Amino acid sequence: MDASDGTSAEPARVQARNTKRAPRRTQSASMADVARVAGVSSQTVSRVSNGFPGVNEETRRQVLAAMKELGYRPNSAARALKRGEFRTIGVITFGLSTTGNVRTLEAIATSAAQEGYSVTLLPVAVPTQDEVRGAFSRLGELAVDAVIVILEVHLLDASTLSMPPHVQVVVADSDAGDRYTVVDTDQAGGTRTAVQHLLDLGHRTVWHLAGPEGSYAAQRRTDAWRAELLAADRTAPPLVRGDWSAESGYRAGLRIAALPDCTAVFVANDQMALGLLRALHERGRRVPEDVSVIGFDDIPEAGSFLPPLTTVHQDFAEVGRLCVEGVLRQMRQDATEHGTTLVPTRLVVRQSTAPPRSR
Amino acid sequence: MDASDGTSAEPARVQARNTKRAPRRTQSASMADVARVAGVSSQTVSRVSNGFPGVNEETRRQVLAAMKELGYRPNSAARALKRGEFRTIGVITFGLSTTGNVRTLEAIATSAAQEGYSVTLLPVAVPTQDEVRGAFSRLGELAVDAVIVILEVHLLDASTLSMPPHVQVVVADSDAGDRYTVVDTDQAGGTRTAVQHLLDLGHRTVWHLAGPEGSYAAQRRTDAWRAELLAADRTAPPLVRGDWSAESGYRAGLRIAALPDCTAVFVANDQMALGLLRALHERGRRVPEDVSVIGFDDIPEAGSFLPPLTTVHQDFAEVGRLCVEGVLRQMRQDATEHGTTLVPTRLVVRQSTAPPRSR
DNA sequence: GATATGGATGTTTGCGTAAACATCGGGGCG
DNA sequence: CGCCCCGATGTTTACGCAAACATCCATATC
Repeated sequence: MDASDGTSAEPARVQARNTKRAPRRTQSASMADVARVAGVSSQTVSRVSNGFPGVNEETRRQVLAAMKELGYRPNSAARALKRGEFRTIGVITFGLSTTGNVRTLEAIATSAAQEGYSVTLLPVAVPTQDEVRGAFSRLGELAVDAVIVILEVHLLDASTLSMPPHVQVVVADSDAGDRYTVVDTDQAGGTRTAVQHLLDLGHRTVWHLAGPEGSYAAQRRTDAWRAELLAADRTAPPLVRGDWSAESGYRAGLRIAALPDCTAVFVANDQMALGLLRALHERGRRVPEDVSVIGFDDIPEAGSFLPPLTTVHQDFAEVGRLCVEGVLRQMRQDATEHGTTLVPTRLVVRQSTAPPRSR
Repeated sequence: MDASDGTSAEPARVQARNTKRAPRRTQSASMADVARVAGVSSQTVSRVSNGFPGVNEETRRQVLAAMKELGYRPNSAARALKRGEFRTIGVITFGLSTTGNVRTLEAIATSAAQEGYSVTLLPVAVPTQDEVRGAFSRLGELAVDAVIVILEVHLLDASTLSMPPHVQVVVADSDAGDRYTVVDTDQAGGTRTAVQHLLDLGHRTVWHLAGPEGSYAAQRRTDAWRAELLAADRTAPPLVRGDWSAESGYRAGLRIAALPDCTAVFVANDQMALGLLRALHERGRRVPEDVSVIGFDDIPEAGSFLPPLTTVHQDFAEVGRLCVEGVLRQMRQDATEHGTTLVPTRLVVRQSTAPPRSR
């Protein structure tokens, strides 16, 4: 009604802007602003911004100059809305307390960045069904195109988990291979090499300090340990359990130290091995002379334990990389063929294992 | 111009939809879809979705039912576009290799979640100026309202870093207090209690195994160590440097073990202390009888070292929490009053420190 | 010289949401 | 009885971007 005075439509629009939006216009420049400064249409700005062809070199330069002058940054919300994708991967994980989770997460972030994706963290406070379900449902309104779940616990009951449609999932460290794409360390293989290493050294049998119940990784290492002993025709000693922490390893170690016929222990992770070493030391049982100890993970500190720990090296970086790769592949070819990818391990022999004392 | 045949505007619109968008319509339901099913306008759906008042209870129930039926999830991109905020905090960090960074990150994620914010990870591959600058510039087109920087290195040269306007910054572990809001552990205070503890035990002086050059935290611990010795009128022995890793602690430890008059070492972090313990053990120097060792961080494993490590406990959770709090406060009251908040430490005395042998 | 060709650029439109404004019926009050 | 007000709901519009389509002009071709 009052725009009639304008000679062209443009000034009127500017007018309207200034009238109302001035206070909020302090934000950042939009494509339209850049277009105005560069003297082109916003579409041309868009083309330059996305590196599309069909823009004259001279024009492109002008647009770039205008962008720089205004400090233009594409608005990712608008972009996401238009394109229908966020270029973001969500990672659901329970705590960042375990080395493995963190290292995997790190690799995921790095790989994702290389592919132009960013990573949004979805921490689950307590690993209960409800919490996990909560994380998944929050997910729905989150700006993510895909999700990677790093949850080793037995809580992925798919029946109760509602995944937002069209959000691809890859699971690290689980056994949901029939429903999701799973990437995991070759737990069984790693365990085999560990147990075999000890048997090869001449130990009659191998004890096992296991991880907590309810953990897939712990479960699988325990199963493989038992199977391997069985295959070698040895008797599996009773299971000793910890909760992954060094402290729990120490407590378990005090019990193990009291067993005179225990000469070799396969520990489900390096932290517990650290605690075990301490307990054995305190009780005067020498490692590796009296007892051989082998860990799992190969955390950076393992080489500095007393004595340096023989352990099974996990390639977390590769696991993370494969998770990202899997998720992206699924997104691109909407193919929902699940399956499990196993990442091989490597035995790192240091000084905590040796042949048993001949008696 | 051709919508005139419709009795009302609605059918025409539905028509248009079906014509074109059918293939892609597999996505998820929009507010309009919910509105149609519930027999209300999309605005009413919006009101329900945002928990606004002024909606009849009966209507609300119908809308909620429709939402459930269609599995409706608000589109966060559209929401962000409209509202002008993403409800997301970006975290720039160099690697997740150090315990401190990880624990801080975890606390940030948790605190942020409580405030309804999510956290996007921005890993910096190599801590070079260029890399950091790159991360910051990528940031511009990222969907974040604020940024928390966890970068202990001397790379925050503000002059070369262009922060997108209206993105608030909080820095953990730095000295940029004049330009940014900084939250950090009280490095100096922690160092003081550590050095004081050793002096109180009767040690003549305290050696220092420092972190890498270029690290703010290392720098400050070193400075405080020297200052504290000076204040107590002791001579500061030559500095020994590591790079935070256990391995570097071991190498430095071999040199320290060769110093007969060294009775007490303040190590800049627990990992290096682990390596030092190993070196001392190998060289037959007993801890704490011959040499007292004190660490910094109090990583979960510190209590399981041989011997259990006396160390300075850092409250990473609090640091993370304060970072989020600071960032949110800045966002809300656009106040740009900077300053540094120090989180106190706590000395945890275990078994790696003792009075020097009287000779 | 008329017509096709194609590169460079502009215009229109809609993504899903929510603010701003419009409408509509009924109850209170002069 | 008529007016106003208010609660409940609907309609319009713009957020910033980019796909689809439209336009324009210069050069090549017959």
